[in-house]
This record gives sequence, C-alpha cells and structure tokens, in this order.
Amino acid sequence: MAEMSNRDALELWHDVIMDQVSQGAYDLSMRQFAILFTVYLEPAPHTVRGLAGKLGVTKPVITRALDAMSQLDLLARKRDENDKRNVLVQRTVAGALYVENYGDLIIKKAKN
Amino acid sequence: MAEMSNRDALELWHDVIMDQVSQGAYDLSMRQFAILFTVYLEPAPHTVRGLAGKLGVTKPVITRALDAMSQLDLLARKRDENDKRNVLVQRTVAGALYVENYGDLIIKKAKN
DNA sequence: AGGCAATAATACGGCTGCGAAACGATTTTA
DNA sequence: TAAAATCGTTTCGCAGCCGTATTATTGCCT
Repeated sequence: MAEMSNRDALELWHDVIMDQVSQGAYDLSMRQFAILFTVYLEPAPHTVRGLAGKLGVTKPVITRALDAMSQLDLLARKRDENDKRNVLVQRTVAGALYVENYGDLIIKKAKN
Repeated sequence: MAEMSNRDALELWHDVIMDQVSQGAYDLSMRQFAILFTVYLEPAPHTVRGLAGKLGVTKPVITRALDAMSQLDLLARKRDENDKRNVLVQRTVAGALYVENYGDLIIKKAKN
C-alpha cells in the first residue's frame, strides 16, 4: 500500500461513508465499529473488560454495544467456562461476512 | 494508491477508528461525517435540500446535523442572498483544520 | 395582487445512547 | 468459611437523533 495524498485519503473515506449512508446500511456508531473490527482483526479472547480498556471507554458502553450488535447477529456472547464471571465476545458467520464485505468496499473505492 | 489487500483495508479502517475513539474525538455519526466530508471535498454550493438528496436522507436529518456541527464550529450556515429560501452550508477554519488532520491520520495509519 | 410551489425549520412521540452508581454472580483472599 | 475483590449487567435521569407532519418564509407565475 503506498502513495496516498491527504486528498486521496479523505476522498477514500468520503466515498466509503457515502456508500454506507446512502445504502442505508447498518447504522453503527464509531464505538460499535471499533468493537466489531477489534473482535474480527485481533486475536481472541475478547472480554468486556478487555474491550473497554482497549477502547478507553466504560464497561456499560461495551455491554450496550454487544446488546445491539448481537441482535444484528454481528457478534455473539459466550460465558467463559473457566471463569464464569467472564463473557467471551465471539465472531459470527454473518459478522465475518459483513466485515469482509466492508473490506471489499474500501478496496473498490480505493481503485479510482 | 495501490496494492491493498482486504486485510490491509480493514486494518487501516480499524486503526483510524480506534485512534478516534480512544482519543475521545468528536463523537460524530456516520451521517454527520458524510455531510462534513461532502462539504469539504465537493464543490460549493451546498444546500440542505441538496445534501439531503445526495445522502438519501430527509431534510430534518441535515438540519439537525447542521445544528450539532455548527455548534462545534465545523460548519456554518449562511442564508443565500439570491434566493432567501436557501441555506448555504459553508466551511469554517476549524472545520478545514479538522478535516485535514483526519486525512493526515489516515495517511499515518496507512504507512505500516 | 393572489394562489401555489419550494425551502428550511420546528413540534411531536418514540427510541437509543450516555456516565455514574448500584447490583448479583463468581472467584480469590485471609 | 467469611470477607473482599472482580466481572458483567442493570438502573437512573438526561440528552440526542429518528421519521412524520406541520409551520413560516420566500419565490414564482398568471
């Protein structure tokens, strides 16, 4: 990856976001995106506390985001059997597909 | 700009969003971002109706976003003197700086 | 001038998110 | 085993955004 001017970078961002907004895609917040990408790009395990620390937000923020995104089937909760206080945030098939399509969209918009 | 894998693209997005979230930057919605980038990247003039049409949203969505973003001094309203029904959405110094910094952030994160 | 069209803003009820604090369940410590 | 710590969730009051419908202002047209 190389040679991107300030203008190139902004136009890429603009094009991707415009695509998502006008397509009426999932209306995820920045925090929700941050959680989603973290779970799909960084190695497991992911806990509520861990995500909160990584993002620099409070735990209820993570809980609420998981509520919303698990209802969309983009992520799933699973109780940790070794330590039942923990919740493990897991990937789903639908979520993996959504994230992959997002990457494809970025690439498509970058090719102009 | 060239040679970006799906994973590269997603990691770029992830890194930029993580930076914004953990820095506690302006908590703009996707629609607000879309409006901001459109005003700063596409040629003037920009009206409420025009932006609503371009984004595929209703006019109150634009009005509310302008309320929020003009309070942050990222954008400004100005009545069109030729047709006083229109509101022209204009750039601000602070907004231009913010957008430029955003572009720099993307470039910085892309350089890995 | 008078009636109609166009534009942006506002009112309304509902939904969702926020941070701070309290809570129940589980594990660890003393 | 009793007390303390840890973890995720829930509650509270509050603020913001949503879409629909309505309003006020301005311009157009005959």
